[in-house]
Amino acid sequence: MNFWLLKSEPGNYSIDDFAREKATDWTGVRNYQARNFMKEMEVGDLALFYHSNAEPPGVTGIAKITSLAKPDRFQFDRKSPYYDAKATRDSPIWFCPDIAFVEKFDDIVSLSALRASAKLKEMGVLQKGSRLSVLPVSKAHFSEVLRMAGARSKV
DNA sequence: GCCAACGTTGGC
DNA sequence: GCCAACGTTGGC
Repeated sequence: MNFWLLKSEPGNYSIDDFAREKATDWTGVRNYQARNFMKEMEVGDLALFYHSNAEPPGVTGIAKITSLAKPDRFQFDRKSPYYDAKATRDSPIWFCPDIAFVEKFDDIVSLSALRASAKLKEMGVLQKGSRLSVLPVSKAHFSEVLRMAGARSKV
């Protein structure tokens, strides 16, 4: 079992939207490295749900991976901002898994709180220049964020 | 294959 | 709104 971090701009799709919908497919990621991480995801993996471009930015909850990565439907949709003219049904370019809502934290674990933690110094999302919207997280870092959040979920 | 120009991300 | 970091594009 692996652990991940998924960024979302709450203006686009927030933890509250996710809590309401219960499940979604993680479409719209258009970065090869992020895509490759999604292809590594397995059913049952857990992910930190992170608000970027938010006030404050930080981890707001937990998601569970419920399918292997499959073709992102918007790459074929000419009207979508995520349309990719180079993608075809026979050879799709972009893939994403289904995810299910697990929990919303009572309080956000803000980016500044993450940065203040000595135990999280090496966490990928905190490294300089890390703009990837999908990142692997170690089990130790994942558990520490859950501890900081007072999460109901345990790992 | 180099690299300048350009676009995007995302914290601040 | 600024801008650093970094990915992508396309001319050569």
